[in-house]
Amino acid sequence: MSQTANNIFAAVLARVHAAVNALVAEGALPDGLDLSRILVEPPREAAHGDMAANAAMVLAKPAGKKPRELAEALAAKLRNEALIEQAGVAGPGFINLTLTRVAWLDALRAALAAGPDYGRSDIGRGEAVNVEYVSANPTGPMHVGHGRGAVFGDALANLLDFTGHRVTREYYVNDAGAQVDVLARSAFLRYREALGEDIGLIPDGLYPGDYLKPVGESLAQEFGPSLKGTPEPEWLPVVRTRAIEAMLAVIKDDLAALNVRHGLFFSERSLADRLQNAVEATIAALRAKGLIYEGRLPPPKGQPIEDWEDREQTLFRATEFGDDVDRPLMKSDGSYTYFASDIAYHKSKFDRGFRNMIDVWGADHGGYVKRMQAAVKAVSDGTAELDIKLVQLVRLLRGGEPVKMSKRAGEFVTLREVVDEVGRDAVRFMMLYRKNDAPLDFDLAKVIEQSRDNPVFYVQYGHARGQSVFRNAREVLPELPEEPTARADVLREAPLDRLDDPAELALIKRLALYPRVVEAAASAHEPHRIAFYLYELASEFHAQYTRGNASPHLRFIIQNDPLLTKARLALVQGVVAVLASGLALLGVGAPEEMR
RNA sequence: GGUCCCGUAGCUCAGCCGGAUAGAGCAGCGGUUUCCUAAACCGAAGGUCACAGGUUCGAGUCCUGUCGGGACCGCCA
Repeated sequence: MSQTANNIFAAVLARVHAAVNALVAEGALPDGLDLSRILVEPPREAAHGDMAANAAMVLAKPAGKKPRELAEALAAKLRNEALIEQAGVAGPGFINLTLTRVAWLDALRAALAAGPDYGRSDIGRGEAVNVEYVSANPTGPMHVGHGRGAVFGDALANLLDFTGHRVTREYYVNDAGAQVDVLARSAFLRYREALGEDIGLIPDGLYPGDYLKPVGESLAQEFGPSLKGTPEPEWLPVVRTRAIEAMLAVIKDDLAALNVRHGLFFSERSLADRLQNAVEATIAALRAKGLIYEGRLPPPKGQPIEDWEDREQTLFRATEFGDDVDRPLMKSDGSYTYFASDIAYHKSKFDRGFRNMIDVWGADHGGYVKRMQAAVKAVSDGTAELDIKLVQLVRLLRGGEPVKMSKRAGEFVTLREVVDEVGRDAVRFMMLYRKNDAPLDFDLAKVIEQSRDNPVFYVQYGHARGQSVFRNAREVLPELPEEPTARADVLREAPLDRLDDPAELALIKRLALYPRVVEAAASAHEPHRIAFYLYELASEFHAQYTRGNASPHLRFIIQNDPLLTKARLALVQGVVAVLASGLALLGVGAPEEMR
């Protein structure tokens, strides 16, 4: 599918480029102008027409022309285009374009022809992108904050896939650090408990959650009392492996409940084990580039650190790449820092061919962004791009009141509890109905409310309502197929010129915006734009539906006029298809009916 | 002390790689409506885009600084 058949804005932009090239051919403009900054966008003011082009203002300086004169010359060319009804010059040199009614009706027809591919784009040009998200430590069930990152990453991956990228969805399993040893000790305690021992309170520093009890029980079943008498170095690796496995299973289950998928679970431990110690190799490679040295760091300012010892350590020259200080790679006990293995991990992404990487992190890791980006620049010699999306914290509310979570470790509301209570669709939509870097209030009472206040319901209801219209339309158009593609094919033949209500035309224009929104959301890595667009589309659709109450001649189904009905159903089909497409990008269901 | 994020209507938030007179929902105000699937619709009002400079044809958007809120701050993950 070519872009311009799919995207009327791209089609008009192509005409603007043609007009510029025509002026170049005539000698009125110099050759070699940069056209990339030319945009065709919907103007804020409807009075300015359907689209506005900034070409004259962008080209005026390099061409040595006055913007308004250039705009006039371009407008004259554009007036000859079949798509374009009017082309005027306004303000500092905008070219305001009004498209013909036929052009808009054709856009709807093209959308119906594209079916589920409407909005698909090839801006990614098949490029490989690695999206890493969730990457929660395998030490317990996921909490709500993890859920936001999970949904964000999953939707972003969907978007990139839809826009022509080759997407790998990845989860980095931190199964090598000290925290999984803590997990093992915690599980060992539960193991002793399962054998009948009274373990009392879980000591500070260990994971107290009940979710480890089943791990203890299965250890007791597998080993009986045989582990009890052995020293820690003997049982720990065994218990650790079992516990990590069990926690990963819990996490995968939580992710499945949210409909979040990954293509690859990448084990940190495998960097040391299977890849011939990739961490060492990575450090050696950086050392060869002169980016590693032994040196001292100044103590951090502000809060003094109790046990600060000024010592010489192995440092990465992060400052060479825009970080504030150089970063240590070895702990005082001689083992690698988390950062060191994270460099190796990102190098492995690079080695696997990724020049585009996206990491989705919680906002509490914000202090880590610069050094990671510095590391990616270093291992890739500046050829790879790492975008790090921070998702802000989620505040759980119920009816406006914060949900009480005990400070005592272990008592928190898990993601799973929230999903089970309000449903996967509500969780996903609400978490995407906010920019990733804005904090999110998640109200458990509100998201199950059936009202306009609740965008999840409102958008899903838009889809269900459209489906309901089709069910009711059988009386007037009994031959209309139920299967969406077949139905769209039939409706594409409808006499669309019967759509003459201004609101109907406005809806068509809204539908024509969809491919543009998809591209913008994908290239900005901002899935929330899809959610907002869907809300607006649903709102406009509901409004038109409701107008039919007071003005029966505006209803979609007109008993004695099958042709008009067919034309209006074509519009409904467009709305339903785009709602379904957008909801699918967000990973939210598009229901046939609301219950 | 430093780094990062945020500051837009009474509230919750959008604002599309800088674009024309800054938008939506809710609440409040005025009116309409009891319906093809209902949980409504129309209209008016509401703003020093935190503040001060700068960049340019043009700044809510980019840069610098200040103020306010949040997160983080050798080796933890």
